[in-house]
Amino acid sequence: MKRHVAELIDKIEKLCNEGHQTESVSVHIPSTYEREGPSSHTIGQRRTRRPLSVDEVEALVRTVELLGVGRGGGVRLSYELSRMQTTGLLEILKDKWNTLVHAARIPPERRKGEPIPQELFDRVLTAHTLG
DNA sequence: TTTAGGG
DNA sequence: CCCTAAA
Repeated sequence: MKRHVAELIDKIEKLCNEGHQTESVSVHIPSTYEREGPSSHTIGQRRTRRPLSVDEVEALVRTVELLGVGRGGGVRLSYELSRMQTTGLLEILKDKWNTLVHAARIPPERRKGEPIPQELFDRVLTAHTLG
């Protein structure tokens, strides 16, 4: 796992564990959307397909494990931290999580997870922004 | 406009 | 990836 990902996980864990001290979380999750790589290709007349990078998947999985999915969950956080502006990546991350869940045969009960309090989510993002 | 799921 | 009912 890349350093910045481990760094992100570590900081989020602290925040989750009531580490109220406003620690700065400054981690940039590279998004391949920022670079039209060779791995990208067009599907018919549709948009360019862009496989998620290993880092993106790792960040997605870890954040979802820690924050759950759905509103203010890991999917959203992964998205926000990737600094994307369109809804494109969010959809991709959501779909990726779904495929991972099926591939891992995760029981339905554990797919949802508890959405984190908006307060915590905001704190994580704020820390990131200020960092 | 964003969320959440099916297509 | 796309489409879209609901919120």
